[in-house]
Amino acid sequence: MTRKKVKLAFITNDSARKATYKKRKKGLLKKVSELSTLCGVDACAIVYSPYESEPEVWPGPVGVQLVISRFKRMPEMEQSKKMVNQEGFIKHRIAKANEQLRKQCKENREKEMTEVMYQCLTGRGIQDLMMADLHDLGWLVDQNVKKIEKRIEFLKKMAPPQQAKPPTTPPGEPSMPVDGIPRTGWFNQWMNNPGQNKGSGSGNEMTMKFHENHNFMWSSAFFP
Amino acid sequence: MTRKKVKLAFITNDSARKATYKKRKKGLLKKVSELSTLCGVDACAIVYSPYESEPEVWPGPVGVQLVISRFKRMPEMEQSKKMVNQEGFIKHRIAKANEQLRKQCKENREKEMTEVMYQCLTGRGIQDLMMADLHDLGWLVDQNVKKIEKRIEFLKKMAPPQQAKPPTTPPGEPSMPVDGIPRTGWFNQWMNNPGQNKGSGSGNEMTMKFHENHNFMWSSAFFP
DNA sequence: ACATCTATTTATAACTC
DNA sequence: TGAGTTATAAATAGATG
Repeated sequence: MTRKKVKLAFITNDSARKATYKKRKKGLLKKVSELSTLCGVDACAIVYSPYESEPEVWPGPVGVQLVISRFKRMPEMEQSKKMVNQEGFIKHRIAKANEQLRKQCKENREKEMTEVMYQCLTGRGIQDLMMADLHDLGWLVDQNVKKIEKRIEFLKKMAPPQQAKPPTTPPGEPSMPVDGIPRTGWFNQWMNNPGQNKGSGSGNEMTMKFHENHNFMWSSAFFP
Repeated sequence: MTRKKVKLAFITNDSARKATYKKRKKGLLKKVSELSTLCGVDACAIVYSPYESEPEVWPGPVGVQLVISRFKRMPEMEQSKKMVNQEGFIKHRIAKANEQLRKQCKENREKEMTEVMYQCLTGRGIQDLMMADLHDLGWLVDQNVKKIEKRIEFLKKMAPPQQAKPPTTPPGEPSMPVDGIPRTGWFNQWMNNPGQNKGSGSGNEMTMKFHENHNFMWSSAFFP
């Protein structure tokens, strides 16, 4: 788990597997001993490797015997209860992994569309985008506009209008002058009335570039 | 182990211990399963906690039984061999910790003396330093001088002398103009002949400040 | 094969809700 | 209490000697 995220599967390369085995066995035994010390519980670990004739154990054979005998003394019924526990453990892990997958996909998609958006700002056409892409792009643009508006509101409160000092732009956020022109929901508004050109000359560079430079054609073919 | 490096000892706070137990048990079982998967070995872990009536195990009671029976089948003699293994494990860890301790002490000492050195450069006297401190301080100064010389050599090679462009100083290293005056081992030289003032007017700011501002008295009382 | 180093991932202590 | 978050320590994959 470093230098590269390792795939959780049998390592086919023999020497790599052995190296990993040694490192991880050491780490594992350390973990058992720590758990035992920190929480004052009885615990043991047994590992059979093809590299040693005897199993490698913690906390030594005697301790292992003690823990084992305690385990063996349990009725079968109770023992199998833990089987569920084990299954639950795996299930939980699967559920969690799925959750992560979902999040990651969403994040990827957002990054993808951000890339597309920036390309649009530097001359890319959007004729070849599919409906789904256009939809997400629109959403993304609106998100950005919302951010900008928030920022504008913030700056208005900070700096009284007559002062009009140039704001410092925090890194990572798009910069925009505080010109006091409201743009609330422009994208959605425009979606609903694509033909209605306000002609206000407000000069929002981002949005102007967005539909001036290209054959902009979100027609009824796309929005029936 | 985070937010704070935790001391490896029984956690007295009950709720903290339980929280730690849950987290670490989970981590431990994950580790066993990973080791088993990645390296294709049989392994098991058993943990008895006061928090559950049954032991928590990996890889489920049946798997544990298998591993245990394999372990039990071994003759006593061979089992106890692993006892040594366990001892060796601990011994190795102790040796390693000692090694780390030594390194850390050295590092600490160096930082300490670096601090003193900088204090000297901004007006601190050295009358109250002990022999050992003075010795180490001297060593440190020499190290720095050596670094500076290396840098000078490097810059000489990079920039031909007639060009004399001002060098960019890498962060963390003391800055010094490339004036071509050799200073090899000045500290040791001077140690051997403290009275011999070269009077070259070379203007090494660091060293000048070092013995001009204070009652500099490394006499024969200190160097017999 | 083994120890060491470094970049990165993983585990997790303390915090928050 | 327990689940989720964050900052930091620990584990470790891959490289190197």
